[in-house]
Amino acid sequence: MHDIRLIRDDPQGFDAALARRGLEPVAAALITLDERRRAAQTELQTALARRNEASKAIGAAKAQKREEVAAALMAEVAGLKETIPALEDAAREADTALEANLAVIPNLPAPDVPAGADESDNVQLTIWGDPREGDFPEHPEFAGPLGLDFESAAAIAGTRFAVLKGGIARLHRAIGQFMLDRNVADWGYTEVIPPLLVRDAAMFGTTQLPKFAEDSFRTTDDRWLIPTAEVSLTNLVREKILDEGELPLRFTALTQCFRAEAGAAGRDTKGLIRQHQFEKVELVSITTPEASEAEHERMTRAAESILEALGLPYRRMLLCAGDMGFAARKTYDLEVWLPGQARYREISSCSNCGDFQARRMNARFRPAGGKPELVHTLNGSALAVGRTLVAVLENCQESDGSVRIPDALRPHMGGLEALTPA
RNA sequence: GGAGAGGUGGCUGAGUGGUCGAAAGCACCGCACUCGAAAUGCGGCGUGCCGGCAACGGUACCGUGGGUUCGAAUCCCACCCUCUCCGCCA
Repeated sequence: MHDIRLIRDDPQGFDAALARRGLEPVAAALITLDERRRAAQTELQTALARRNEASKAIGAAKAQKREEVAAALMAEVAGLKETIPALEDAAREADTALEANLAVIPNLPAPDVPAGADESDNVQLTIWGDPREGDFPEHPEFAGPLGLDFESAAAIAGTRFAVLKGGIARLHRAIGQFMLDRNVADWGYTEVIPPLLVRDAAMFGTTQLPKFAEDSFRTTDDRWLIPTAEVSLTNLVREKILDEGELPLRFTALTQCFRAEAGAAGRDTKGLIRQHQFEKVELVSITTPEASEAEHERMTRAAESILEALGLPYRRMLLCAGDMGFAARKTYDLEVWLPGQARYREISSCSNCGDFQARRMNARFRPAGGKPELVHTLNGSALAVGRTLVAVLENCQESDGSVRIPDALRPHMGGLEALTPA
């Protein structure tokens, strides 16, 4: 959510920044709404003030037993009572209209975010590891005997679900545990087990609502299944005023994530890449405005360190303005090499949201001796567990059909060195 | 699911129809005292909007939305949320 005052101060700058996302100018329309809102509010307040003034005078007149004066004032207030409800309605409607319009405008890209319309304009910043070249199968083609079962899942739940059994289930679990442990031990994140079902307000806070309702699952009691732990973890600070000394807050969680994938028909229909239900280890940081850029780099390094520990080749992409998510002002994607697809695929996305989510959540901190200010929020995956499993399967498959378990995971696998087909 | 209690400023917590944007304490900020600190004293200390260069002034806001009333933090209704006890349950 944007601060209308900032838009008012610099409408051209606002529109110019939105244009980098490929959006039409909106500042003029918003300012018109805001002027309407303020005019309505002022008009209402003037009427209320007059009513209050008269009411006090009535009290005074009655105390002095001047009943005829009181009666005249009461008549005047009776007239005001007929106009005030309409003024209240107008003020509320103007307020709602401005809010509704602001709520669907995405965050502005940071100045160092490159121009561009889609992922083809993203910029590769770094690359790590040696991708294995050659003709390698994709994981659905060889992981069945290792315990990956899409047919059973389809019978039980439909498409975009998977059943993992035996060694591959254990490997999946090991990956999640490993990543969670690293985030806590090496990077100082606090482990959290958050709710997976959340309220509208939480979804609004992290911007899944109102614009992207169709991407998530709704429960029968009007909650939402979280599409990412970012929702639960970031909302941990909603409506709070933190002490500056508490910051940064760093949270990590291993959770199930649920996505409707409404607009993804036909994309990634094979394999584990795009599921309705998947596990992800999430990182969320809450910082002061001054600290968020450095925190963004640190968070991204935390995610990269996991890929490096697993020996998975990857590259860091700086997303262009047109490819960033709604709430982000700057995003790094980490893309892991998948030999089966012979290309890099997203496995982590680390975003600095600035105060965009904080304003929606009213999440603030108090600088030493100062007034409360909005915090900055950041979130990133470290990493998507299912996609990491895919990467391990495809990068570590041996010619005999077995999959070598990366050294870092072996302590979580009881020392097992490889998965072998049943 | 049943019964009850409650939602007031950063926190605790007074306040049951007008003089309440709201006592008091804590926290915080400034000043005084001090070599310095503590303690103490004095003052300040919420947010939106409008006006003003500013100082400041005005106005609204006491969970949310309705209602009663000339006038609502205070009375009534609905909703949301929290807590306690009982029941059920991993």
